[in-house]
Amino acid sequence: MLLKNISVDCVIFGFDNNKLNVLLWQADPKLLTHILKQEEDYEQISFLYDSHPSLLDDHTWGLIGAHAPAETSLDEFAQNISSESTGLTGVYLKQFQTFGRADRVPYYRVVTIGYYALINLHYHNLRKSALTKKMQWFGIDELPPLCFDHLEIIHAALAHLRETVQYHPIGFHLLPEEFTLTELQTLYEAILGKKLDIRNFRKKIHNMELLEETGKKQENVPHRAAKLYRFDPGNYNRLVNEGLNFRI
Amino acid sequence: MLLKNISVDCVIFGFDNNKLNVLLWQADPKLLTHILKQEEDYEQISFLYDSHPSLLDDHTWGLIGAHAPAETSLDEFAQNISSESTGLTGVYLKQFQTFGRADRVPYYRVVTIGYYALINLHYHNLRKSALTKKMQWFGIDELPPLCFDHLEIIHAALAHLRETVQYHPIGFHLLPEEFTLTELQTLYEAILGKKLDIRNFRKKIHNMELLEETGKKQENVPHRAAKLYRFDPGNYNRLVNEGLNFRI
DNA sequence: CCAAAAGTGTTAGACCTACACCCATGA
DNA sequence: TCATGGGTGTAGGTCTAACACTTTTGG
Repeated sequence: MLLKNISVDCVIFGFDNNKLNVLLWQADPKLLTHILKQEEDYEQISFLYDSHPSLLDDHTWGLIGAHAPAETSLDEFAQNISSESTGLTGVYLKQFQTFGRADRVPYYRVVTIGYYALINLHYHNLRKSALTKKMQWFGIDELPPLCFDHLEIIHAALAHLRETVQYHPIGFHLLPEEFTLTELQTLYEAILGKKLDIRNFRKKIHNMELLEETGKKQENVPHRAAKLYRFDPGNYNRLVNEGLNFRI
Repeated sequence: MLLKNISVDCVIFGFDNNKLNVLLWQADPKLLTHILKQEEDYEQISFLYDSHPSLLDDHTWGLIGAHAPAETSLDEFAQNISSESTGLTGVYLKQFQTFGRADRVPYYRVVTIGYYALINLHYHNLRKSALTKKMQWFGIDELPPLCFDHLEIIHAALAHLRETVQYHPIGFHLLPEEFTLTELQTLYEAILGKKLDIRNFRKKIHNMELLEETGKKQENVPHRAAKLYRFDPGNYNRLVNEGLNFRI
């Protein structure tokens, strides 16, 4: 059974083309209603779509989310949503804020619990789930028209990420397992929205002793090949726990 | 109308006796559990419970909270709850986490949105609160038995406060309008759970230019009277907005 | 004059910021 | 050999941490 007044929305962040991107979808209501077993659930979903023609429109996008089932914890359900939509399991997921304005969804009271996911785009090809009409990455500065208050939710997720990333080493979840220092720096620049000094950045990262060299280098680049690094999991976990001495 | 599956709980923090305290009211888990077995009556009975906290026994306490009404935003409702229970309006309130384990309340699915309030104990007398008969402050290290997952919620609120207070100047909401530097330091020591160096603390606070002298001093103290300070609202707001350069 | 808390400064080391040039690679 | 991005060090200023004594007040 679905909880009528509660939904979960996931702001799925990925880093690519030196930009921070968000995964959005357009749900297919026909497909959606097929999988709903209970009459009650069916009615709710079709009511939602009937009363919001913009949900059917090709130009309006939304966050990946759904009404929460009564039997599942919110954290688990957020994992389910993000793994179904990206094909990835065990992604970094953070509950960041709950949105509860009375009129945030017209005609019906829906409180939505917002999570953001940080995923590494190189790990998979996006597979549309059965429910999905379209799914696409958008740069955070190039968002399409969004339904409901989803723009506000994305901005809140970004603000939360931007702050958290300065004290906790979570940005790394957006990178592939092996990466260059320049990629790491570009990632931070994209999240924080400002340029960082290359020498100071590298000094800082090295002092943290968070990374280890893989011994490998980039290949097939038309310039000097950069060293590839990975995290030292021991120190990474130490920093995650100690937290606050991570400052970019 | 109340939303059956959604509640709001407020962790109301106050600072007194050099300790951080939490305001709790009483709940009777036996009574509540018994009632919850009849799902149909749940809404009615819980409404009764919400409006008559005198249905209480002496041993188990709970956070101040209630099922959310369908017509009110969560933020507004959290304000209502905290102002009704403390008599204070316009208190600092922060939504910090939503608790959504499927079994957090027995026999029924209730997702609760957690807020914490920071209030100044000197501003009011708790007994004035109309809805509440049994209500009491407890030191955060001397909590009584709590219903449901309320202990977990309090610990999460504390952890959030402890972290936030290091980067944002919000701790001040716990102090009266005029206060001494020693009170400010003791507050930070209570929140962070560690001793701070008096000279370094004072230097830091002075450098922030966050405070202004009132020109007054303590009276009737059996030792040298300390100067009383208040916030410089201009700089306070600047720091709230700029945020992150506030570090204790 | 005693008890109790208020108030104050310095130093050494760590960290931050600003800044410019050579290096390695593939085309 | 050129274009492109990779990679490195230093100096000045600021911030931090550690540390002990004098001042004010009421009783």
